[in-house]
Amino acid sequence: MRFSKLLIPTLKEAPKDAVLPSHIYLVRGGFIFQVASGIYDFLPLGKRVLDKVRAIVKEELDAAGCQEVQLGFVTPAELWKKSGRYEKYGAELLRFEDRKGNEFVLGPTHEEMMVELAGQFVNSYKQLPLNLYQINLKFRDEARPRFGLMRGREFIMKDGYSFHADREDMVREFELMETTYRKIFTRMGLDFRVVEADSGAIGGEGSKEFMVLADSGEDTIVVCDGCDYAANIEAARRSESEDVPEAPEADLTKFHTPGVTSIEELAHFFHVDPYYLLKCVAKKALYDEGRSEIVLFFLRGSDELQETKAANSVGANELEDATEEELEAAGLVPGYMGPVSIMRNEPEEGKAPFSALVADLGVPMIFDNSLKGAKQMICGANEPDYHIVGADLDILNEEKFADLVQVKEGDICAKCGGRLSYTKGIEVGHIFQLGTRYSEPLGASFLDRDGKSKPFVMGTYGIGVSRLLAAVIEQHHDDKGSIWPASVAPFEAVVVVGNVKDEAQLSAGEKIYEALKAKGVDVLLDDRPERFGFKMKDFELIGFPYAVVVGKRLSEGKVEIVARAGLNRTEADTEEAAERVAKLLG
RNA sequence: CGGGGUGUAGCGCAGCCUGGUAGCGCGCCUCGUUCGGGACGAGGAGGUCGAAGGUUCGAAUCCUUUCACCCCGACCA
Repeated sequence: MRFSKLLIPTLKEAPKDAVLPSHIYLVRGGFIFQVASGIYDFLPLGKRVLDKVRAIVKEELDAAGCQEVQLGFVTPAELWKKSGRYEKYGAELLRFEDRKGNEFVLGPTHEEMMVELAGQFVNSYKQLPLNLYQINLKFRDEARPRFGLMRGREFIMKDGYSFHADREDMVREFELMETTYRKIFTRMGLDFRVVEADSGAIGGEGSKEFMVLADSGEDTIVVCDGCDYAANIEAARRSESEDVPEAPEADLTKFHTPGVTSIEELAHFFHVDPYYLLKCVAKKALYDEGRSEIVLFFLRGSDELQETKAANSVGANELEDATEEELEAAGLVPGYMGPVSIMRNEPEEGKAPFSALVADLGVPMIFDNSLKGAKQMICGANEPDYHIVGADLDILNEEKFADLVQVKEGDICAKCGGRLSYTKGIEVGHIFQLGTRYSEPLGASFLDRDGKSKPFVMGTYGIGVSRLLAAVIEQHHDDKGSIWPASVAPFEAVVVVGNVKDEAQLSAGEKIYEALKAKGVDVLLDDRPERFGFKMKDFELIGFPYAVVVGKRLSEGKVEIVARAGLNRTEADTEEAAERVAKLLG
């Protein structure tokens, strides 16, 4: 291709609303153009990169035995009503009617459609397993699209769904997909981590995310410095620390603590490490059909609540902060809520004056695992200005315990004992063990060996294809522009003719260009009547892996080969330039 | 959805406070000079000032409403 004929509208100035390098360089480099919030046109260069990313995804998936299909982007609302997600999916689901008044949605994901498809044509265990995927548009009416291709409303996703006769086979496929995804992202030159993830409302037992490490990532991930453990903060686990602070010593009793409501104030008031304070986080849990209830989550004062874990522990769709009014309406005392009430004992020799009971607050109480058998805790007394000290929580045996804590930096790795720390990641892939979550309600089943009808056991696997363009640049750029890995570069090399009016330069450039093409290199000829510096700036901005510069030393039979990464330049004889570049590209 | 900000030429911006013929830089078109790091000169094209309503002799400018876009947060199978 010739640069002079291609629509590559590079810009000198950054668009004012772009903040991330990937967004800035995709726009400045003439890859994409914003049409509306979260909706972008792909210009020729952007389309080329997109196609290369798609090709890699397709190649690896096909090699793993998956089959590509393409489902309708516009999907009947009826299917969504059948799965129960029509209402549940919320405002992100774009709904509309056709001229006859039939209801449709723009597909934000395609579980329903794909299950329907499999249910239609797969009747026997002999047809299993089956892994179908598509690389297709998705539309989610995001509350806040941002960062260019990073979080669009319209975007391209590869979504795959596998169907199995039993759980074992599904887990086998899940692992196959993990290795396949690793290959895909490695080929794109990405530095990524596979992290344990929250399975969330989609359900299932296993879920892993593929995170491209980048400061601009929207997800916080927890990594271990001692082993390969990595998890999304929403799912990260830790080991209980062994060096616990010294425990206070107090007999069980009620204590006057006027106006002391925060953990910080309490720690100061009692001169006690927050580890021995019982933190109560009150939330309003929201369920299907608008149902909601107040739930109290208890954890150590030294810990923070992880909301996703908390929501999962009660099966809620989401949690909201409970207001003081709502707490009072539920008969609770904000600032002084505790799971324990105390009772005065009959005076008796050798017996403590009080004993503890589980308080009956009339709302669900969930306890973090670290509170199992906790001793000498200080907690709210469920009346204004009083706390209970010296509470031993072994009376809570019958209560519900769950993992509620948000792992902190410096916590101990549950796998190897190393130290955990935070890093940021961009989610480019997510694989789930789905089970029968969709096949059951949608009535998608097959006849098993024993002649009985069973719902498919499913897995689902996603890759954010258009988001990958942004992720690659986030990891591969400098202050001049993008630096594309050859595997996804819009062109693998550009031949820059220093001065097209110099016929010798132009014809030498064309010769090298033809030679590169003959060697199978995806090459662009920059034959624009621009000055040298202008063209070099564009090369750096767009970020082709290599440039062959035909210029002033042509008379001595020399051209330059410039590597975009590092901008190192080497001289080459005109005749051997193509060969050298082809070799560099492998 | 809460908080903040911005809408003036393809892009980046000034003008608005204090109402009076819509400007600058880049880009674009023509000609000439230049030609290894985003050249220079001359000439030119291009704008319902986001939209609607109001105040006024007169509105980019003041008032009201509305829409769009961006940032922080909430949210994000």
